[in-house]
Amino acid sequence: MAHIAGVSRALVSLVMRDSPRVSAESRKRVTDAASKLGYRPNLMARNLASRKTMTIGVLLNDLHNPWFAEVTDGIHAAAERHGYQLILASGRRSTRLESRALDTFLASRVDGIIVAGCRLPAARLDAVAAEVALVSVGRAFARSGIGSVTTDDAYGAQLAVEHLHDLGHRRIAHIDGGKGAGASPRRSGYLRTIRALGLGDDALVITGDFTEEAGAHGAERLLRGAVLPTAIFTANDLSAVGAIDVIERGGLVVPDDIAVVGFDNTSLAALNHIGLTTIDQPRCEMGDAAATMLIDVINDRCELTAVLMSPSLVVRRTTARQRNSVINAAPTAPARSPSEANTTSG
Amino acid sequence: MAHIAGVSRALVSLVMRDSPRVSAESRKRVTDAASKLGYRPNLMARNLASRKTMTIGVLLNDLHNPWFAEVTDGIHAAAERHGYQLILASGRRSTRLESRALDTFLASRVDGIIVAGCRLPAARLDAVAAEVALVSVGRAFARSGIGSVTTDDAYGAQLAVEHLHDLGHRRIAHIDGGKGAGASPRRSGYLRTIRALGLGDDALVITGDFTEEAGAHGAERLLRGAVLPTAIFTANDLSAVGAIDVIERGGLVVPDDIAVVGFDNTSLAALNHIGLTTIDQPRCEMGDAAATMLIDVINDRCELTAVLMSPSLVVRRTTARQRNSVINAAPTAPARSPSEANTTSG
DNA sequence: TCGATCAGTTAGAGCGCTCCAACTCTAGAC
DNA sequence: GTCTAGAGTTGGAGCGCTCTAACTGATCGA
Repeated sequence: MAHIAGVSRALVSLVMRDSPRVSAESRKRVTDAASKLGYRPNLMARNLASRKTMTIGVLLNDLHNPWFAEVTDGIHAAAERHGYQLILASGRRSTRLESRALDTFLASRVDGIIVAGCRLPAARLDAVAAEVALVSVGRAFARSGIGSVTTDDAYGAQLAVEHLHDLGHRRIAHIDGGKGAGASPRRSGYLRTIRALGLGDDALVITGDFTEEAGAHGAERLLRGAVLPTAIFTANDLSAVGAIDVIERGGLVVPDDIAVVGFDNTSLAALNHIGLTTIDQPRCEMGDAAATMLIDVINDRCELTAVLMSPSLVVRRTTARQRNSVINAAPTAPARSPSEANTTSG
Repeated sequence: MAHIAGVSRALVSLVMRDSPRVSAESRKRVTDAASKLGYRPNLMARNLASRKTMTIGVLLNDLHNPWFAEVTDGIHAAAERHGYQLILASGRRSTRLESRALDTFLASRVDGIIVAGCRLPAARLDAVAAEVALVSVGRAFARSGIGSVTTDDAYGAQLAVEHLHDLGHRRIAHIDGGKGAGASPRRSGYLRTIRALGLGDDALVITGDFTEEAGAHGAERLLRGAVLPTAIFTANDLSAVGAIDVIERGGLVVPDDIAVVGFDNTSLAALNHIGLTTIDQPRCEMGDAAATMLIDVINDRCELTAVLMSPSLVVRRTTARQRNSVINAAPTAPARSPSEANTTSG
């Protein structure tokens, strides 16, 4: 290549990196030769020699949850602004795979790592963070050298519970996110608020795990209970959708018999057909903030911090004022009446 | 590292690659030293020296469409079986970004590439395929050295139209996928079937692009038309959901006023709340088949081929017998029983 | 006793790039 | 005419690994 262009290898390198200290003539000779030969610099060699990769590894916990796609959009945007590349990996909801993906990132010597919704134990992430800058989205870390961008999950839970309380609901159950990222503060936010409202006796937490299936199972358990809740607050939108499915299959009507509030405000919740009342997280902004922080840290422009974003309540059609009547088997109630589609709010 | 373990660098390399020709004693010395030092082989150096990366690049067109997550599951499974790693990239529905992602893959010297739902012109992909093994999922390529795994889109469209026709529908419109992968055969399958059924005069194709928004816009256009269709066949599930939203907001009822059939059978369609009648593609199997073929080709075990999978009709609740249908006297048309909404969720 | 064999190990030459110091010119200052 | 500065270019030493061929001792049969 250098030979074809009639210049030194160092000059080719300079041209390929858009160095300003190359004459227009040399640049043209090199680019001409490059396009003629289909020459493309070998990234591995470049990264090996330069000791940096300009790539950041992004570990997504579950590609099936739209939340991750939306966070990734924000990460993408920030990375692009700063000339960084992304390599994505999916943990497929398995800590084993998450751990392996991190090993791959480390072995690839990425400049930084963003983990989204990661379930790995803090100790494992600490170990990774000791080697390379690490920012977590959706899960906070107390001490430690891990940056984080989260929403105030506990406050979000509070908004959800208070909304239901305002609508007259008293028996409000929670299908939680188990060991999932952010599940714990949402659970404690729920419990704290329930107690603050004097409903402590009716507090009910069902274990879930942020999936549609878990939401469905949780709802099944609730429906089998002696006393039905009049409202369910689920750990995320996916669970809410699963719960609603089960509730409606059971012949009950959402929100008339049971109101449901989700969490995340993913595109799923916004589907008119679902019209899920939920707690909004600024997903795209969170991704952007995480990537921006990470890149700033990589370039020594700032320190890792814990960024907390504000959640907000988005009211749609799965919540309504609690009817004072006792709920009962009204078997043939249609799951969706056309008129209901018009009562959209939010 | 080699020094600490008291062996040569070559031996360390052997141990790190699990070579069988290392004595147990040497192996232990090396692994001990490695864990003490936190040594981790540098992938770039390894790949540079060995001239292969054991990674395959996966280009996803749109992380927001569950179809891609499901295909990726299959790819993941096959890659894992064969010891390959994945690097994912999202094209974010932009050919510019898709193209850039491919450049990154090439520069990274991945051993092979899988493109899913890729919209890039065939010429561009041919150029990439000239450098590295390339398999396309969801879009077929006539000639060319590009492997492909697709479903028979035209036949899938036929199934959809015939299903609607069987239910008595005659004015069946199609909101297509524009330039999206697989959009063209679905469109022609629709047209061919419509004509074969003698409904050519009522054929109506609205341009879309595989998104919820496009489905919504398409439905808006249809609703503004002089004559309403009694059924809509959309290019994919996402579009179907968008269309249904608009139809219901317009005060009409699905399926009573307008029936809707989607395409893909993503998890979205299986949501009870949506209960979308759609054409099933074996998404996970497609991903698996694509990755398996690619890996076999990389290792010279086979040639690139075009694999065609069979679509099938999944009837749920967005289709029903056309009300004003004079043609039939068939008694039962159970459109909305919960038991009918079966099939995979997930 | 002497090679032949073989398991285990090693030196050293790359892989394709970047980076640094050093070099060559040219132009301007004096 | 000499000196200097600066722009532009270059050789060569790495980066951290793999790979090949060659080496070192045992082991073994004749």
